[in-house]
Amino acid sequence: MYKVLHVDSDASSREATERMIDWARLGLDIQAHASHSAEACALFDKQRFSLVLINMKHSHAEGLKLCGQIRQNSQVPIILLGGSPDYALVKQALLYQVNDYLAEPVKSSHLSDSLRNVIELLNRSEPVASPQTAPSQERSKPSPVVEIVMRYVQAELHQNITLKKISDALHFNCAYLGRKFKNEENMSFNEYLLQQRMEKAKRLLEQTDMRIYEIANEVGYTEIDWFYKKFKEYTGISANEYRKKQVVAR
DNA sequence: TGCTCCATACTATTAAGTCA
DNA sequence: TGACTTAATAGTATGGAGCA
Repeated sequence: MYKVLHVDSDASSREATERMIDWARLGLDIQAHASHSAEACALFDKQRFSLVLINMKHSHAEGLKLCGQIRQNSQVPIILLGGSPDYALVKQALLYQVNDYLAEPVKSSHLSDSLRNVIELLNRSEPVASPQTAPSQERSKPSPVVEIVMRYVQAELHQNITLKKISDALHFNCAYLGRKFKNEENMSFNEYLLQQRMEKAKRLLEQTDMRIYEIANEVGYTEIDWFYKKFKEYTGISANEYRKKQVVAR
């Protein structure tokens, strides 16, 4: 069980968030609550947490301030909830290396996806019995700007994301940012975006009963036709066939 | 090394259609 | 009605060349 610290100044919204998810089923345990950053910091000093969940709905500044305080001496995963889609806020959150930024309204599907990503990360960072990673296979850490791009993609997957929008917001040349991304990640920005979208679509097909057009929407496709085409290109089978195969396999 | 410009290749979007 | 295909077009990303 991974221990979670949940920070939210409003008790009713805290309860609502906690009702959204079957935490135990995900392997998470909400160990402590805090209603403001000072209380959260005090708890953080006393106890070790695997994940910090911060609802910044009532004060964006307070939420970001707490991220900064945590980052001074810890790399614990942080998920921010209830922010606005304002790019300046997202950018600041990403600079604090938050693991996810879920803008209002927070849907349970978004939160559970986000939690699954963090759990995957935590599982990977757990000590393994026989570490086999050869030094030549180790990937160097991406530069801050590439990391911002990747985190933005993960956080805003359901939106219409383009490299142009991101590069404009970061005041980088689009061509330069695209090349820098490819140099560091060994895949183009579009390949990365497609990979993230398709993996999420596969998860939703496997784990939910959502209609295909709803899933297409959820992973950022406004046109279902285009989603069909890309999904088949990526997996080799149509979305429907993929779901049927998963049901048979279960 | 970090960045921009520009031509072109590629991708996303849209519309129109078929099939079950 | 939902799932899926195809083709045309507009917009975007990429890569070569070059500048500071």
